[in-house]
Amino acid sequence: MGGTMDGTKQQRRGNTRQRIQDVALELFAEQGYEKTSLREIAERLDVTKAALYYHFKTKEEITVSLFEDLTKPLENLIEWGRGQPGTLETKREILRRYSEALKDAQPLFRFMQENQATVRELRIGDTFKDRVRGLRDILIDTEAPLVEQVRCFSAVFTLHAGMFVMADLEDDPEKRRAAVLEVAMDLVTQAHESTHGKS
Amino acid sequence: MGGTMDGTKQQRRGNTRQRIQDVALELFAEQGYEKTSLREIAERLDVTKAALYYHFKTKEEITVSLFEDLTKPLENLIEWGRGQPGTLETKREILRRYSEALKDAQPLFRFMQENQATVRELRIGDTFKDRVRGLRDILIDTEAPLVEQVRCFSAVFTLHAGMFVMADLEDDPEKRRAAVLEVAMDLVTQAHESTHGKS
Amino acid sequence: MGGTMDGTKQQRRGNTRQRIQDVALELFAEQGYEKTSLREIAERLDVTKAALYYHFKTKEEITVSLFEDLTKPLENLIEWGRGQPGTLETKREILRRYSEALKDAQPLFRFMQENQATVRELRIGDTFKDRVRGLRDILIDTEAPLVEQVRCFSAVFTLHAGMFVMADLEDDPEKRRAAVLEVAMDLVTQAHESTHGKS
Amino acid sequence: MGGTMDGTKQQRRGNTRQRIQDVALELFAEQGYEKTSLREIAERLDVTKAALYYHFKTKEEITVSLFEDLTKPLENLIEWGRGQPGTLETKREILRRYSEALKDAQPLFRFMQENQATVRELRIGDTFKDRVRGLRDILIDTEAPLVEQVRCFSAVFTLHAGMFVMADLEDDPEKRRAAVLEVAMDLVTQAHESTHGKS
DNA sequence: CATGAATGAGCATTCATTCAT
DNA sequence: AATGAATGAATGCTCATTCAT
Repeated sequence: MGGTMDGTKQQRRGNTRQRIQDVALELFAEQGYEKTSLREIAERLDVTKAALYYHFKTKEEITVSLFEDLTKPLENLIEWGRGQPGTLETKREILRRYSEALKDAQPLFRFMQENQATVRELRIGDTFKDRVRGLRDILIDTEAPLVEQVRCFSAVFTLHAGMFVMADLEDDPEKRRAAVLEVAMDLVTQAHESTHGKS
Repeated sequence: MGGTMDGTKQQRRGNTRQRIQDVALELFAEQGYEKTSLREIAERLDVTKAALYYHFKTKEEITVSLFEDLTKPLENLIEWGRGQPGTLETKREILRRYSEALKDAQPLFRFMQENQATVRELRIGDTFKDRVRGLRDILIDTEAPLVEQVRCFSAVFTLHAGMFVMADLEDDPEKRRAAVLEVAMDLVTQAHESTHGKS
Repeated sequence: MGGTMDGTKQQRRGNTRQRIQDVALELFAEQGYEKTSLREIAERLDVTKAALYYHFKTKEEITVSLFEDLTKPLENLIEWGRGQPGTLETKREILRRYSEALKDAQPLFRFMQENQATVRELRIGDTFKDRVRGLRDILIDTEAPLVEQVRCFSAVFTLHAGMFVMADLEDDPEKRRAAVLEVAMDLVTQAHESTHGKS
Repeated sequence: MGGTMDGTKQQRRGNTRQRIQDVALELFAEQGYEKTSLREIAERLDVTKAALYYHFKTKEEITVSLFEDLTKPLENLIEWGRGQPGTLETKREILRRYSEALKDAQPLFRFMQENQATVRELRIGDTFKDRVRGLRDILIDTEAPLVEQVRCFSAVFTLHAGMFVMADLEDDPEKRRAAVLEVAMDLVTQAHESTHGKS
C-alpha cells in the first residue's frame, strides 16, 4: 500500500473495468453466479464495492457485458455460416471454427453451462438461446428424419461437453479437442449422408 | 377452522416429508437451488419454515435426500452393469435402461444439469460424479483410442441433453427419447466395433 | 442483559408489533420518514432489523399499518357526517369531533404534515387524500361562491395547524385547541350564512 | 462533438450555478429533498456530480443558497412591515404583498411545506422560523385575546395552503389567489376590529 | 408435529463526498 | 470549469437457522 513506483497501483489505472470483468468471470465460473458476491469480487481487486458500481450499473450488467464481449466471435461465425450454401463441407467448417471459438470463450461457457438456471433469468438467456438456435438452423436440416436432427444436435453438445466434462479422459486439451471435434464431425457427416446420400 | 370432514388437513398428515421433497425439487428445477428459499417452499406447502426443520436438518439435507431417493434406480443399474460381461450387447442394454431411468428422474436431472455449480459444492457432487464415473467405466474401454472414448461419453451426454434441450426438435417426448436413444446406441456401437472389430 | 425476573424481556413478548409501530411513529415524526432507518428503530427496541421484517414485510408496510390503525376514528367521523343533513349544525359538530379526533392522532398528523413529499409516494397518499376530500365534501357546498369554499377549507387547515405550528402562541394545549376550534367554527359559520342566509 | 455553432454548450456557459439551483429546486419540490440525489441533478444537467461540487461545497449548501436567493423579497417585506405603524391598513397591505411574493417563491414554498421534517435539520430551519416569526409579530398583537391571535395565524396559513392544497377548488390560480387573499384579509380584519374596535 | 418469534450474517445497491488531473 | 475514478458509510431487505412452547 502506498508504494512509489512499483506499478502495483499504476498498472491498475484505466483498466479497472476490464479487471472487474476478468475476476467476475473467473469467480462466476468457479463458484457460480449466485454464490459470488460483489464484495468478493471487489476484495479480490482490492477496491471497494462502490467502485464496481462506478463501472457497471448492476451485477447483471457485469454479466451481460461479459457475455457480449466474449460472444462476438460466435456471432460472427453464425453470420458467416448463414451466408454459405448448406453443403456438408460448410457444416464441417462450421464445426471446425466453432470448436476453435469455444477455446477462447471457455470460461464463459463453463459459467453458462454450470449456471443454466441463473442464465435463464438473466437477460442473456434469450440472446444465448437465439445464438444456439442460429447454429442449429445451419447444421440441422428441418426436413431430415428426427434421428438425424438429433445427431446434429448431439454434435454441438459433444463440442460443449468436451471442454469441461471430458477433462479426465485426456489431460492434453489440444488432443481432447481434436478427438471431440472428430466425433462431432462424424455425427454431422452421418446425418448429412443418410439424408442426402453420399455425394 | 377445526373442520371435521373437509379432509384438506387430514390428507396432509404423515406425508409432509414427502411433500417437502416434491415441492423442493419442483422449485429447484424451475428456478435454481440458490434462488429457491425455504420460505418459498414453506409457503407453497402452507406450513412454517420451522416445520421444514422438523423434517430436515438443513437445506442441503433436503437436497441430499432428494438425490438419494431418486437416484437409487441408477445405482442399481450400474450395479447390474458391473456384473455383466463387457460386450456390446451389455452396453446397449445399459443405454436402454439408462434412458428409461432418466425418464423417471427427469426433474432431478434437470436440477442437476442446470445447477452444476451448486451441486459441486454440495456433498452430492462427489457421489454423483462417482455414479457417472461408474457408468463411464462400463461403457468406456480405457484401452480404446481417445476418439472412441469420446464417442461413448458423447452417447451419455446425448441422452441427458435429449431430456431438456432438444425439446423443440420434437414435441412427443416418447418419440424424442427413441431417436435420442438410437443416436446414443449408434455412438456406442461404433466405438465398440472400431475397437474390437465387428464380432 | 440476561435479567431473571425484572420483566424487561418478559414484557416484550407478544407486543413487539405494537412496540415497533410506536417507536416508528415517534421517530418518523421526529426526524422524518427518510431519515429514520430500520436499524435505528430496531436498536431503540433492542431487537435486530430482521425482527422488524418478521412483523412487517417492508418499511412502507409499517407506515401503512400505522396510518390504518390511527386513522379509523376519522374515517368513522366522515362516515357519520355523510349520513347527516347538510345543516350548519352538522358542520359545526363535525369540526368539534374532528378537533377531538386530531388530539389522539397527533403524532401521525405531525408525521404526515412534515413528510408530505414522502407521503405522496407511499400508498397512503391517495387514501389520505380521499379522506380529506370526504371531509371537504361534507363541509363545503360546491355551489357556494369560491370565497366561501376557501373559508371552509381554511377552517380545516386551521385545525391542523393548531396542533403543531401554533405551539408558541399558547402553552396549554387544551386552551389552544379551544381557540383554534372557535376560529374554525367562525369560518364555517360565516361561509354557511353568507351562502344560505341566517336561518 | 466540438461543434462551433450549435449553441447547446455555449448557452450553458457561465450560468451553471444558476442552472443547478433551478433543477435542484424543481426536483426537491417534486420528489422531496431526501429522495433527490445529486446524481439525479447532475444527470438532468448533463454534467458530472463532481461539477456540482465545483459550485457548491455540499448538498445542504445548494439548499441554503436556494433559500437565501428566493427569500429576499419576503425579508424585505418584513423589513418594510416593521417600519410601519401597527394599523389595520398596514396589516392588510402586508397580506397583499405577501400573497404577491408567495407567487414567485412558489416552488420554494412547496419544497418547504412538503419537507418540513428535513428543513428543520438544515440550517435554514431556524432562519425560516425567524422569518415567519417576523411576519407574525407584525400581524399579531401579543396583547390580544388568544382567539384573535389564532385568527391572524390562520390568515397566514390560509395564504400558504392556497398555493398547493386548494388547487382542486378552482383551476385559475389568479382567481384562487384572490379568493384566498380575501379570506385572509377578513380574518385579520376581524381580529383587529374585535381587539381595537372598528375605527 | 408444528408454530411464533427472533437472530446473525450477508447481499445488492445508493449516496454524499473527495481528489488528482 | 469540469471530469474520471474511487471511497466509506449506510440502507432496505433476505436467508438459513434456532429454540422455547
